[in-house]
Amino acid sequence: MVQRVLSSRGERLAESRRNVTSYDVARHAGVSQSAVSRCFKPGASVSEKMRERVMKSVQALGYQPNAIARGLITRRSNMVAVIVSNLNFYPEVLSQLSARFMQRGVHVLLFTLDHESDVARTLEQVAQYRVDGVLAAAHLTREQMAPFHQRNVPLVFYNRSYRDVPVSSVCCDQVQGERVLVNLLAQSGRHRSYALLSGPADSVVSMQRTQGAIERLHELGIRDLTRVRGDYSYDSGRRAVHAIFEQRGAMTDAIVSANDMMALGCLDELRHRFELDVPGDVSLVGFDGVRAAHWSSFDLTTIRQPVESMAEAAVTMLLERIDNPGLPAEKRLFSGVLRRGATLRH
Amino acid sequence: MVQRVLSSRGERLAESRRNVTSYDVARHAGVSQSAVSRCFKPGASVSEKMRERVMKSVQALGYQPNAIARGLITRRSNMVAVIVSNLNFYPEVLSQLSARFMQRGVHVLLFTLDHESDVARTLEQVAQYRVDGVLAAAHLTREQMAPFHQRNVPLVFYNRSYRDVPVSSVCCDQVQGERVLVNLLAQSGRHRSYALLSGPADSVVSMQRTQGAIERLHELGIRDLTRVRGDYSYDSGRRAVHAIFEQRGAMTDAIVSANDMMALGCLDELRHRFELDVPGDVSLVGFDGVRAAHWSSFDLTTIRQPVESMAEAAVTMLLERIDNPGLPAEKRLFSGVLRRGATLRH
DNA sequence: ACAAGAATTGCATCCGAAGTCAAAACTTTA
DNA sequence: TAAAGTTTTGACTTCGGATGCAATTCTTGT
Repeated sequence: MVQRVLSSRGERLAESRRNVTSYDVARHAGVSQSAVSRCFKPGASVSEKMRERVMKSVQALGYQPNAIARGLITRRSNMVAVIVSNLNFYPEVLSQLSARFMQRGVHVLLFTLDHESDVARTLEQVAQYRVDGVLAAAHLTREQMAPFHQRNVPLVFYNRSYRDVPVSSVCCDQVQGERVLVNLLAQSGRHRSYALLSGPADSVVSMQRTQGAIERLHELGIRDLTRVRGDYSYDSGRRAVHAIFEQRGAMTDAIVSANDMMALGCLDELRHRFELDVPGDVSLVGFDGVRAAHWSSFDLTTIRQPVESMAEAAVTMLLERIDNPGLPAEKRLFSGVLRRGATLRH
Repeated sequence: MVQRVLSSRGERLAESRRNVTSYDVARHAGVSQSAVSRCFKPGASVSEKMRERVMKSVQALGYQPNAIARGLITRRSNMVAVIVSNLNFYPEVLSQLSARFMQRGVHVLLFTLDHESDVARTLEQVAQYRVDGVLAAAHLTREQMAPFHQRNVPLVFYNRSYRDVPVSSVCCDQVQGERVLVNLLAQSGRHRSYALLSGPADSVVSMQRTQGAIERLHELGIRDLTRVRGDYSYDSGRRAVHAIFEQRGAMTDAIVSANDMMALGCLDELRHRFELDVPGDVSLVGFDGVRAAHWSSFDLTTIRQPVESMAEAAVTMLLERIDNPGLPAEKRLFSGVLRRGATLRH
């Protein structure tokens, strides 16, 4: 008896808790479920009278179509996976991507990778959610991309390009950017000893930037370089200065950093620890164009990546390929924009 | 005839393109679909032999369970919505939240809001995706939260607390933090004229911080304050210095900023534009404990929000409430951690 | 070796919306 | 006004996996 009451209460609760479905709306409006469904499909064949009637019931019941159910039948989740390697460096990119996807009615399933995360497991998850496309601002191996190609899930890389793999990407021209910076340093003709500060060993971007710089320096006949490695962080920039000076004494008077964060670390360490003048004693260039590079304490000379254009391009490319799976892979390369700061002697 | 051929080709194509389903695996392994399904449910009743047999077929066919379909039947999407107002201020929070959710097998559907975005439409989308819970680091009105309560979707706020609404939140104690900072300023006994730099008018956090500071200053008998308003950005911090000095000449020798970014803007403007010494001429405190505050160019005195603990708490609270919808709303308040920098005279 | 009990397995149904197709309702034309 | 054409509508099936329950197989004890 008691049990009966409880279970009936339970049922009622469950009933009231259940989300409103298109059937509920249909019953309320005295029409078929198909009719309700059609009212939510733009361009469907529905009379004005029907639409009004259904919408009245929709309002009355607070109906929200279930995107999950829709996704199942249409095989379109309207979600894309955005995979970023590390949020801390470069929040603007994610912010840009997210805003642009949202604006076009596409939802972002966010996946972050760090060194401890299990990439394979993460990609498995991406696959299981049947996202319509993947935007990766992280490094993936060929094997890791393969499943997406097999399943015809469009994949666009942000700032990672794979020379020999036909996969779409949007990149900033790292090599050209570095060449511009090196030219600028060399033009002044005043630097005796260059140091190159690279990023993590596994970063392709860092490799490209460093290679670009070395290449141009070699062309200019400068072969004697100090080379140190950081991890893209401010602190590693500070430490790098010590490493550089240990290798060369205080000879070094030009530092080319693979990104802005490390450059800022260098700058602070040079000024506050070594009490050197930048640009008086040492010239310094970075890469990225992060906000802080513009701050008056730093005023760093750097190459700004055109984040807005790049994000727009990446989003567009991905959505185009979702709508039209036949499109071939495409690599788009944007030039960075030189920002002349005050960290360069001339 | 031609048509026949085409359509059969089309079918074959569609067939090959179709994702592998549990039925395909079942057929391949010569078992029932339920058996396949059970092999993916931890703790289900499956014999070792069956599991092996199924998993062999799973491997052979490259089967990935469809999370969308699963979500439909279980009414659990295993996704939470994370709503952030603006990524640019405070990327660490999102990074922390994302990592912690992922670690627990929960997926993040990201929604970003800015001033131009249509909050109502965004929340509608959140509802349509039937997320299991919502983590909001953005301001929502009571009306905007209501649908989630009605549908029993757990909602946890990050750094927004609603005094009179029984909704869960994880916050940093803004008021207490500001009081600590003001105490510190006052202790030195050397400041004649205080300025308060608040954040955007619609930011509750800014309001709390500013109120906290004013309250304590009043208690200490300091009632004569310059008050200006910024928008949390570095640039608005720079502009604020001009506004302050316009109101008071250069009398002001203590600035309490509602966040670190603006404080850094102030600092740079004071030093480089006004050529004042901080802390010699002016003392300055911020709030947040952003990375840049630690940089040696700034070394800002501030209150660090314990982001790790707060993120952990928020994630835990949300997931607990998803598993156990009966749990009451709870507000957790973390104390900020004073970071003594070198922007305070004593 | 056999009955009773426990562990596995398969059948059938369900989740909630969308699409197909034929029936119904409405228009137009002769 | 009937026939032909057009637009709307609804019944039914589908997407892909989970689950209650009955049927089956495997254990165990005697």
